[in-house]
Amino acid sequence: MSEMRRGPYFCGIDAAMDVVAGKWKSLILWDLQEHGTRRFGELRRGLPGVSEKMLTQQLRELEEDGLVHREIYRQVPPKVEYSLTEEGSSLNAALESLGDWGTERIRRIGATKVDVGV
Amino acid sequence: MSEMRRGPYFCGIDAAMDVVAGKWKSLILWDLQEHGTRRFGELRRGLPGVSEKMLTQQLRELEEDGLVHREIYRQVPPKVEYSLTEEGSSLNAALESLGDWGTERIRRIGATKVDVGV
DNA sequence: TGCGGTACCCACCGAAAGGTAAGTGCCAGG
DNA sequence: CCTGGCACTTACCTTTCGGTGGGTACCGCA
Repeated sequence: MSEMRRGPYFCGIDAAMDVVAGKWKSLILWDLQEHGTRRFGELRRGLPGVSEKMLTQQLRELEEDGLVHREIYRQVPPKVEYSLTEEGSSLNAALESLGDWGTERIRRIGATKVDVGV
Repeated sequence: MSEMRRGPYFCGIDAAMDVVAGKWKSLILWDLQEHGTRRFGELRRGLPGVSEKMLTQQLRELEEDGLVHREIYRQVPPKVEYSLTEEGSSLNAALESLGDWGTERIRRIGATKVDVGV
């Protein structure tokens, strides 16, 4: 069930937003960029507050949209590794200036930041 | 009711997305960038499919967040003009690379585009 | 007199997004 | 034997988002 989202779109931003929208998606992309490859549990611990359901759901959608690669190791206990595809990594690059703008804004309005720890 | 959104945020992208999320916001920003200043009705006609309720709502939120300026002319019939603030215009600039990425993606996946006319 | 244009507001409703809590199968460690 | 960790799935519920259709006050035009 559920295919890759395909528009129709008004413009490029519209299409990009469609793919990034979702409470955790940009955060997942970010985490994957920083760590290269991550297991499910690592991602979960890296995104404080995310539920398992939400994390799998968002990961599935990112996978369907071709931004994230999912590698399953047939072992017991299960092991699954997530990483960015080329398209995902180029999206991340395109998000950089937006991230800078957001950081500036946080400073400007004095918003609080969630401490992610390490 | 309803104040400027203030986080807490995980990172800059998070903060930026918070402000741009909403079905019409990036489109409004785009339209305002292209035309400089627009009246309510002009915006409505420029965004095919938007309802009046949605348009006012999104404009109010953009205004609260300091991205859009609202100039009221006390006339009959009423006249209201919307334009980008400096912050709104810098956000638009930060969205450019994301827009390019989206345009590329539309091409790649062969998504259909909504014709906005002129 | 009545209609259309201006820029809205309001109540209501259905759909979609997101949260909570539980269950799954298997194994290692205490 | 019981618990915890792995990577999920499922059912259910609440909250938010967005759409529909009405009303407002005023004026100009026919």
